[in-house]
Amino acid sequence: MDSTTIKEVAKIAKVAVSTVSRVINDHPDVKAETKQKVLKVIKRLGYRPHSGARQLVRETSETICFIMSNRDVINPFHSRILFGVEKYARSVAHSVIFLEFDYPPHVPPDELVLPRIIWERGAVDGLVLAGTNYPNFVRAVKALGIPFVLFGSNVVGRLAMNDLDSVWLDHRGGAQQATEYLIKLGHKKIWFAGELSLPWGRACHQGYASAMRESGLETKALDKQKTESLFEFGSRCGAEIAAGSDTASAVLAGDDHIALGILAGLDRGGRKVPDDVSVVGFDYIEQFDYLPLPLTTLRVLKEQVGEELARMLFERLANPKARPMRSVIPTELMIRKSTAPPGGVNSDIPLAPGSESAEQDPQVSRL
Amino acid sequence: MDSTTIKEVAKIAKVAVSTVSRVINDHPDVKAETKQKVLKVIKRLGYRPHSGARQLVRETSETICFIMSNRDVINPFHSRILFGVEKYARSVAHSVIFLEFDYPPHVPPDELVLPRIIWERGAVDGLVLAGTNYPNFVRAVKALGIPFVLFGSNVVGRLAMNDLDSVWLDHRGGAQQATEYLIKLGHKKIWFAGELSLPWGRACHQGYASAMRESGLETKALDKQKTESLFEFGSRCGAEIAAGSDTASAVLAGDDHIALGILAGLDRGGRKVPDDVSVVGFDYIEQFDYLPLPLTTLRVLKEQVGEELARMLFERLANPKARPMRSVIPTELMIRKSTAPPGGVNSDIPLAPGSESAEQDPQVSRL
DNA sequence: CTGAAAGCGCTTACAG
DNA sequence: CTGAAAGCGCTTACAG
Repeated sequence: MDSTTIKEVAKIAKVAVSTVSRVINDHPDVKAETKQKVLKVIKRLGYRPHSGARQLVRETSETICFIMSNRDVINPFHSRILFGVEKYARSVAHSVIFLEFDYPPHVPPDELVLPRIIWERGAVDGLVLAGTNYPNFVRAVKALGIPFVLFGSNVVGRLAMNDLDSVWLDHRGGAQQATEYLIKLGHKKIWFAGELSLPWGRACHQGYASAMRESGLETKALDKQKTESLFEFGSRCGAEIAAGSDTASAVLAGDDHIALGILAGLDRGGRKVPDDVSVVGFDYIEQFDYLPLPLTTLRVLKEQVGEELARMLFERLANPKARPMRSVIPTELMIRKSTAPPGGVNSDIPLAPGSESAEQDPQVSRL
Repeated sequence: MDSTTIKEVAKIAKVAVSTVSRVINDHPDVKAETKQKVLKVIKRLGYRPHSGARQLVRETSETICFIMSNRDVINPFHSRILFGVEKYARSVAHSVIFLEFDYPPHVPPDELVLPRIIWERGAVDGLVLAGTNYPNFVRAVKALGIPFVLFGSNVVGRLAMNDLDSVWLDHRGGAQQATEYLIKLGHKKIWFAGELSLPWGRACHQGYASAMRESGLETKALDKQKTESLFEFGSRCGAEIAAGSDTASAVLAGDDHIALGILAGLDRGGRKVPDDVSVVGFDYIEQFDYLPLPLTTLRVLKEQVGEELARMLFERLANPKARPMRSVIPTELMIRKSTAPPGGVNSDIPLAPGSESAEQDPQVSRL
């Protein structure tokens, strides 16, 4: 029905197919008159060039693929990253294929069955690997020879990152900044509650520990079990803090959901926030604005992560031989109502640096 | 580097290209021995067939496109629909291109500049139109002749739906069920708070009004202004209810965010929920589980909407001549803590029908 | 079961 | 500025 080809357009317009091709590709060397004539026929016939034929003959599909690996739960976090990728891709006239891909971590790279769309040649120009990834898949993609950029913060397992393009969230820096802020408020007994078996949990802990060490303070970390939910873990932490005598006056949580659990546990234990205990979350979640007590938290600019992933991929495509790149997206300390000096005095502590900053530029480095 | 073609494989394996083609397409008429020989060469050379060449010569790209139109805010709602679409597409070995597309409502269809990926022929086999759409774009897509399915609930403006494939959320039925539940609890003064200028707001209101009418009760609707946020609107409603003397004992909100605002407004006005006023939301939002008072609300199965959109599209692709289809996805009444009989007595009111049901089948009809 | 050849719908040197 | 021709990498009748 609508399968008009360039040949038919050429015949009806009484020109050669090459002329029609020049017209649809906006080639400058076409007489204005001829161009108008051809355009009219194209419009009349409803001609649309065939995508596959173009891909075959050009070197590009003008499409990239966003792979969300091993998404085990509905994850607004990663969909925001996707939106950022799509936004950037659109700005450079590319399309994004969205693919979920689940795979076991322990299958050797050459035994992984890759999705058709990335296995076939020419369907996509490059890949963004997001979601939770393991080394085997990253190696399999590498073996394919297709350009890709990796969201590094969510890679579980040992993988050499120095020869890869990657974008990271600054969990470490964020946690450090938050801890320094708590210290500046006057807190000494500051605990960390997070998932130390996961890389981003460890990164948070490192930032926390580093800030504590610099101030000569003792660290204490509460570790999440695999079996409990973030909220349950938080509640447990809150209960523990509420019960103890020589207990924390402030906690840094590795996630907003943990922080909410802590609030609940403290509340059940009869402790007030922020008067008795200060709580800081991680990864500002807009929906939690409706909570009675707005959390002090580290805001994560998810769309910026996506845009940076895409930007880096296109830079790689433009420059295949360049050295590997690494980019770190800063977090933003949002000081709200769940933190106060020990004792809950409402003194005029100045905001920590960066807390009022707008979107910051990522820190990009050549490796 | 990795641009091995079928020709090279054929030459090295000492067979014809047609034989290689049969092997990679799992054609049955290949001697096992030959197949093994070819497979070995393919593996050794890292041969991957070219996607564009296949598209050109086959009739399908095995790709569909999910278009999210005019998304003005970060919208977890529509990303969940996308996930459902991708899930179904993957189950039938197709890829999904994710495209955001913003357009003005008043440009005539033939003047809209369509995204390259849907304008080119053969790049995608069909389209899912989600997000907020206006008639002009739907008509432009129709003129393209490419099969598509429309998320009908979010279409703003007058558009004949009878000759289109569409999937709908049962706003009307859900609102009716929720209202009937409130009536059964014993409420008489039940108000509705929603956005009547939008089609889904009107649909909710219709269901509400219909249930009220059947019980001979008077309706009262509070309408959201364009300028206020959902939460602000809700707060205003809550304040109005708290202030009045001849006031509502229950409210049905057209959205969970409105319901939260109502809670806040009532609280500020000194009214207790559910003792003084019952509140029902719409579109269960998981994150709100952490609120002190879990909302009674209508759960919307967003991924199911997506899966149904995709299912319908593939049905259309398999059967281009079939009559237009329409499918309605039911909502699910979740009874929690924000509703009670008037006066707040904790009597043993039975659950409303459907409140405990698992995922229901959509209601599909041929038009 | 296998091969030689035509053809899918474009773009791109190459002539003129 | 325009046209004729080659070629991109596959698949698919058609022969054998």
